[in-house]
Amino acid sequence: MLQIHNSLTKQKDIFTPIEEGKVSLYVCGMTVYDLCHVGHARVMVVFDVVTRYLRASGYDVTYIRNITDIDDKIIARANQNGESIQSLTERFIAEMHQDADALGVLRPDQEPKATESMPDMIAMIETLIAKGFAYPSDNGDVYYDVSEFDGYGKLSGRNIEELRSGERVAVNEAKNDPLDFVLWKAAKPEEPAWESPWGRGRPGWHIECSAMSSTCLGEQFDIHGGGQDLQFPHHENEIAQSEGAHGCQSVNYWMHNGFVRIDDEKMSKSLGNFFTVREVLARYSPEVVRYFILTSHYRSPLNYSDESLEQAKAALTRYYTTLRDTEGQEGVVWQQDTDYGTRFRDAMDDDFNTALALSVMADVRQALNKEPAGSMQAAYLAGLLYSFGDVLGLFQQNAEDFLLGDQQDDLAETVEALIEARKTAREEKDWAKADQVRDELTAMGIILEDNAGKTTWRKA
RNA sequence: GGCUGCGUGGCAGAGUGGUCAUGCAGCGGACUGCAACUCCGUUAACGCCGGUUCGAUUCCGACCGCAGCCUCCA
Repeated sequence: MLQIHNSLTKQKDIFTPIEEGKVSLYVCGMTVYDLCHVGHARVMVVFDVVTRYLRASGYDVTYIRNITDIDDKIIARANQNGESIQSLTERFIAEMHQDADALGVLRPDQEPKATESMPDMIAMIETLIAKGFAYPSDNGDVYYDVSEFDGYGKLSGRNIEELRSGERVAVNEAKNDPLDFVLWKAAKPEEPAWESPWGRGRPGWHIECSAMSSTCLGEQFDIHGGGQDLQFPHHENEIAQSEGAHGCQSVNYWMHNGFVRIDDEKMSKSLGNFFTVREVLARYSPEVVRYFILTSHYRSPLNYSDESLEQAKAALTRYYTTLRDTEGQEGVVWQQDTDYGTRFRDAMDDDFNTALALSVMADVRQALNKEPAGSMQAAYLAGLLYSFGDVLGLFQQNAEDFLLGDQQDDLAETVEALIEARKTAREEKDWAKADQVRDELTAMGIILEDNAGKTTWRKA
């Protein structure tokens, strides 16, 4: 039975979908003004695995991940670059897709954009004003009146008084209360703007997600995900908006993933201590990055370091080394395996404990290595590994391709020729020559493996 | 300052009131011409101080340390 740690209740809750057999999932996506970094990769991979696992568990999942394509940073960046907002956002949406695809992240069912959801947002703001949760101000902005919403603070575990005492923002004269947040911003002359009942302007960030999630999934849906940093104020505000407008609980399960850190400090754009997905993929193959992300529980912090990536690479290499030698049996489904399959399910059912699930996979690998090559059981276990891999997004590539890496032109030919030369030397028992050839290959970053009279190679 | 959460072996990282995590690395052995791969064996941990308990790394409390949020942020 699946249990999910719910940020709203601050405990693991048994997952019961609104509609039997179906799951509606909404995740806050990227603001597209720059390349994705490893922190973004974590969100994408984590919720990709959540989606894959829910589907593997028999649920019909509708997965929505929005795109914020209008916002202060986007406007600033476009101006800075001297390019149009649309050109900037289209460019970075394409880059984001490239990164996501590279990481094996399946596309969400829908990726609604803020700029294409204006009527929904405006309608929602009108409803909020009509119900007394929001007020237009003299300067053309519209604000949410936090004091009108009783549950404000229930997600982030704060109350309004605490928030006031911790207030660090300069008071904005247009607001009735410093805690009130903007739903609609009046446009400055040079800024892009949309027509609204309150004049030309653009939406605040928080209203986007409330409008897009309810448009795509309805007034109530099952799971809402995002990074921990969005819990307050973004998700708190989303609750205030959605529940204020609809008068019912909007989300049943809130999931927040932990941060990626560098040297025990949060990786973020504002701190400038980030690696882009592009940079990391230049050094490590995508599944190594996925494996690294899945080695820790999604709610724990994940410290990024070369050593961790190297460890992930070493671990994944062992799997692929095993899989290279064994053809997986077709049609093996882990759900039908009463030993490893059950343990895997138990791990994943426990709030998506991927670290524990990986240890089950390690046991399968070891069992497989003990089986005689070519045996039925070996083929079965290999098939089982592939089946687990489909849930975690691992073993999606050919073992040979993973182990040999990206081929440079005629590298393979050169290597094969040297292996042949070494083979000859070995047959002549000219060990010095054989070792010299191997050293040469080692210097090229090639590791040899002599197995069953056959020599295979891989990249270091 | 307020609110969350965390502190596990050399590293990464699960988990549990009393008996096994797992991976990387290390050590010993098998295999190998030697290696690599693989297998077998093996070392080693639960921040500190109290309390509850027959027994606590696991529960409770204090303390120390760290991180996140309170402002844009995945």
